[in-house]
Amino acid sequence: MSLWGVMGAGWGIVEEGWRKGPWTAEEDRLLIDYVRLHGEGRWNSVARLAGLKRNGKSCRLRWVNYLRPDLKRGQITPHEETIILELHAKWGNRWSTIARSLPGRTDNEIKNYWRTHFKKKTKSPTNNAEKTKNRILKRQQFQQQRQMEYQQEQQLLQLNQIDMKKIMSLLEDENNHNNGDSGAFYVPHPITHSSTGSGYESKGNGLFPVVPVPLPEANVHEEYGIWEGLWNLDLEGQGSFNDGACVPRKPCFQNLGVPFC
DNA sequence: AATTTATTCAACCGCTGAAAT
DNA sequence: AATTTCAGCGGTTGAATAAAT
Repeated sequence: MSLWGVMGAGWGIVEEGWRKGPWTAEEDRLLIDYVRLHGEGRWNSVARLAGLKRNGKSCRLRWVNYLRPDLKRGQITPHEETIILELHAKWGNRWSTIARSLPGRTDNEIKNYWRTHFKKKTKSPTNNAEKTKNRILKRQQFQQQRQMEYQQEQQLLQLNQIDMKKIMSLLEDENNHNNGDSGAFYVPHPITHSSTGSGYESKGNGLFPVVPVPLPEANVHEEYGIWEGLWNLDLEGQGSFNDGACVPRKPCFQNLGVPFC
């Protein structure tokens, strides 16, 4: 049975003057026109002003979840999945709060995604949720390891700087002794890595390693380019994730008349 | 090829808190 | 201060679709 056939059999019925069920392209167009003219809000006026037989709640939901032009369509990316899991672990079922951290995603979408992908599967040890959690765990371990490496590097650098100071003071003494002689002594070359991409940055007299110290909240997004590759190593058989944009998993006939996406 | 089962997701419902009257 | 209206949230439902048998 087609969607349109269903509408006559319960969906799309008129109850107390309000239409219910799937939205038609024409209704979408009316709602879009309404928002274009009047802006978002005052949803209870929509029926009167836009000629829609939908209640305010239904109009708001349709706009927020499907018609807003800033919506991101297509599958949830592994990056978004990680964020969802992290934030759900932090905030629980506060979907709207979680959605605020995922631009273009709606609370409804996130809620549906979480329920279908993680809720039931939390019992099984070999599921996506578990895999994602493992990815997060690996990531944390990797960050800790990197932090330790950085600290060790810093310590070495400090030691080197102390040694260098000693050498320099010795050389200065020597120089003073020779009273500006031809300078036939050896002066060690400073590190000459270029600051771009070398991991070192020139600061004052020396070169200091530029190691991004993991800041839990701030750098999650920037570093994902690297992490995405790493964390997906165990996501076998999930295909490519090139569909962050407008690639619906299946055709949505209700939205055919919608000028977005 | 037909049937059953599982998954996905759009849309609804009830509830709550804030704002308006 | 009390009541009403509105907007937003989270939970749930049920139809469409995909996958398995």
